[in-house]
Amino acid sequence: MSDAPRYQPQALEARWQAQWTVTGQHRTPPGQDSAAGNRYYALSMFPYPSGNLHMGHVRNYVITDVVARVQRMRGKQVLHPMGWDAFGLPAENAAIERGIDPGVWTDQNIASMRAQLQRLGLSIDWDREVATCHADYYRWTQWLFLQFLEAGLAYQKDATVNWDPIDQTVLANEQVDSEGRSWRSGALVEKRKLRQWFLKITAYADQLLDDLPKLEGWPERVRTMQANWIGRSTGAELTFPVVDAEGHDTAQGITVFTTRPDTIFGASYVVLAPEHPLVTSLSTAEQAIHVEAFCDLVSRQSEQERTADDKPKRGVPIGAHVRNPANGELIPLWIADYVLADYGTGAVMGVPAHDQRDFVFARQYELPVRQVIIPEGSDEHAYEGGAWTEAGVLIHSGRFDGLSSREAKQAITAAAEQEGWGQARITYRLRDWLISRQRYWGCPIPVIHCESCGVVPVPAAQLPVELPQGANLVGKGGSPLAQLESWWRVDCPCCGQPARRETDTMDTFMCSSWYYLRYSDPKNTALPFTREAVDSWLPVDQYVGGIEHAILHLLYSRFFTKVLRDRGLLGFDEPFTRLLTQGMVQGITYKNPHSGKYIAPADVADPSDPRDPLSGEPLETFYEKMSKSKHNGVDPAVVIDKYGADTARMFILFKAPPEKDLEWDDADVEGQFRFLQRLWRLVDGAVAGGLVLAPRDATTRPSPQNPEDQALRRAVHTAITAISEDLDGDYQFNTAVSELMKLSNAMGEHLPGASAPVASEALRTLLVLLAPFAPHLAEELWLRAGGNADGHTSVHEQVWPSADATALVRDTIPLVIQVKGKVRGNLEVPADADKATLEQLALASDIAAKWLEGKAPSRVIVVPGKLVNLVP
RNA sequence: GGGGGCAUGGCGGAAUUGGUAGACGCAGCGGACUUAAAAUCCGCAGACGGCGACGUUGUGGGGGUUCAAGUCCCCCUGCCCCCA
Repeated sequence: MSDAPRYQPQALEARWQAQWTVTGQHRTPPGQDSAAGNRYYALSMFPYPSGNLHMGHVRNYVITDVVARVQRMRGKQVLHPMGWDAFGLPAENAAIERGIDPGVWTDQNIASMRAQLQRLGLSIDWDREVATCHADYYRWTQWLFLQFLEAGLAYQKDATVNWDPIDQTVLANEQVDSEGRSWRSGALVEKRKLRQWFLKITAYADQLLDDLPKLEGWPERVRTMQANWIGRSTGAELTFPVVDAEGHDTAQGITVFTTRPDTIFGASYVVLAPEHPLVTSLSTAEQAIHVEAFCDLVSRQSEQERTADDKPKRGVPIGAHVRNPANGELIPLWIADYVLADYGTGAVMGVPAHDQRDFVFARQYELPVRQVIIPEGSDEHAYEGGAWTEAGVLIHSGRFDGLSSREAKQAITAAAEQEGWGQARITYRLRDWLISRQRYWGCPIPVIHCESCGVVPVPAAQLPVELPQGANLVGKGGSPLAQLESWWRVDCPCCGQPARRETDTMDTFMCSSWYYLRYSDPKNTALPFTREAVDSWLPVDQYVGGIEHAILHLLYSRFFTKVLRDRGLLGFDEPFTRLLTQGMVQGITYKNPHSGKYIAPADVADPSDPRDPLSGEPLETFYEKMSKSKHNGVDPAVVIDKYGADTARMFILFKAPPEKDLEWDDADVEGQFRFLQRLWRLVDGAVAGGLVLAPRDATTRPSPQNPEDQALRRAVHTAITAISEDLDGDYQFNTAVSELMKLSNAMGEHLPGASAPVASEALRTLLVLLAPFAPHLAEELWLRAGGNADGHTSVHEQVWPSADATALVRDTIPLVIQVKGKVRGNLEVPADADKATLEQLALASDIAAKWLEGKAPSRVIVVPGKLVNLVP
């Protein structure tokens, strides 16, 4: 029984966390005296302060922490901050349900989550913490909004929104279920036109799309998702004149957007969105009642219901007709649910033969289907079942017959331009960003509405427009701010007349679209940040977060960056150079397939034969994202209490590559803890045996006679090479940890027989390589091994080692002998043997003799350093 | 329907980018230590055949290119994600 001190992470970790706070080693180096080129900005997506840290957070921040720590050891000046995405509905709901002030509730949650985070040993500079709900932050969100306003990029317009008639509030699209009911009140949501604030992100659509290929450090799929979201389509706007009852052109026309002007000769009807402004005036008296009923019906449908491929398309003719400008034909005008008012022009031409939705629609209402495109190289005029939506060759298209689709698009658009019935046009799927929210717990929009001056920005000196205390939060009756007359009644800053504050608050995505800029200069009271600070730290070198933000947050942030660049506030085009989207953390999940109920793992007696504790029925076992409702969550605090933060960190990094989903497994956590214990014993034993760390810049010369020295040095420098590679480019923390295990295994084997300088180099290297992953244990062992002897008191202030190539050199290597491509054995050969020698050695080997049966091979392939392949 | 991705032992995952498949770990089995257990240490371990040396087979399925394919190409199946 040894009386050596045991590895007890709990006390040890708390001690080092306190010590690091005292020494301030995670503080960002001051800006003035540093070269921008030597800086590194490692950033995690900041959390919503729900009050509970979950494993997804842990994974996110540990990944970023390793990146930050490695960069520091590589000599970079590192910014690694943290903050809180602190506005949002949960705080308001807590206020409604429990009468707690949202600000108090949020601050309590922040305090408790910060404490939980600090137990992970993250090298975060807490001096730069920001919270978007604090006035010293949202003051600058407001200031930036005014920049958008001044640039003409913020505007108000009437928009059709989801209105909950019971709660009297606007709902986001995702808060309305597929039946069109509010997630809160269950009421049928109405479409209402309300005056809302928008940011003109469509003005930057081209830049946001065209700059995507520059983001080489981003996952391809995120870039693809953004490109699809922006959805640029190139086509034409074509105008179909409206005709009167006698068939003569009137002054009015219907302008449609199409990506397929080559199919215009096949247009057999034109469809308007039910919300199209001309619907009412163009409807004939006979049809008016049907039109009105249909519009009413559609107003209750969600966009998804209206446009989904598998939903029936519905519509009614409005009685009027238009003339096809290409062939002069009179065709009917319809309205239909599958045409949306705010995409393109809110009107499309119906070409059933060449558009699947038009085809379905035409079949249903017996509208003519005329084929005008045939597949190239085919004279087949018939088609079966569906629309032919590919490019082809034109027929039934007058003077355009015989042209390819590509040629015809240009020719027809050109003809339209010349004859005045159309023009080339690009449209986007991306819409302008609706930022108004009729909610209390958000950043107030800093404008004042004055009857004589119109929309007046709140003067910068008067910012922030603070959220008032004492708002009546009941979740009903529209914006809480609108009910506080004492708050919104103000004098116009321009004319001094009585005026009204804007009572909407901003979408919280506004607050999170610029927080990464604020970290560069978080205490500035004169500006959101200085140009010097932001340009020296940004763009963010490595951004880490969940894939769920692949579109909105990242697109909005890119938009903000480009706008602020154009305002001269910063000097770069893209905010995030490299992006890592980490996978989910999944918990083991038990479900009773009959009752559909989820069973907590604690209630499953025998995991090898999981059964329902009540009924005894066998359970389904699988891994799913941790969530309360599935009882499959693992509380980080519990894991840290039991094993310590280092074990949790190592496990999370080792268990799966960072982008992949991670299956939480208690047995694997246990295994990781055992590894750290082994390290402890290894170092403890070595130190007890008199080993001390090599001095910082010692050069190690192994005694060539000692094979243990050579083996150990090879292991050490192999580990340096492998781990360094794993931390470059694509992050492969899982294999980096496995290399640490290999090094530890090799040290267990070779340390006893190695000479003191080599053993001591190995020990130093092990601890330095371990430091970013298990910072507390590495620091503790460093101290115990005498690492502070030369005045460098922390392992985290050590320089990342570089491999000594000479340590990797071998005298002989195992040469693989293949016969006809199959491995038949190994041959130990001199490492520097040339091709001819290798061939000779291979042919002379027993293996060759056995498999070639004395015959000479017809061909010999030699790959020096690797193998010889003998082909009979 | 369109776009993208994935498929490797009982499990999580490796594989220098075409060169010994299964590193590292978990679970498992055997042994040492122990009165016993835990912990620890040592060893075995894709599958099939063989006492064994060894042989055959093997990276979802089928074909192809190559001296050589988990890796490249074509087809199929299944799962996941995004957009409809």
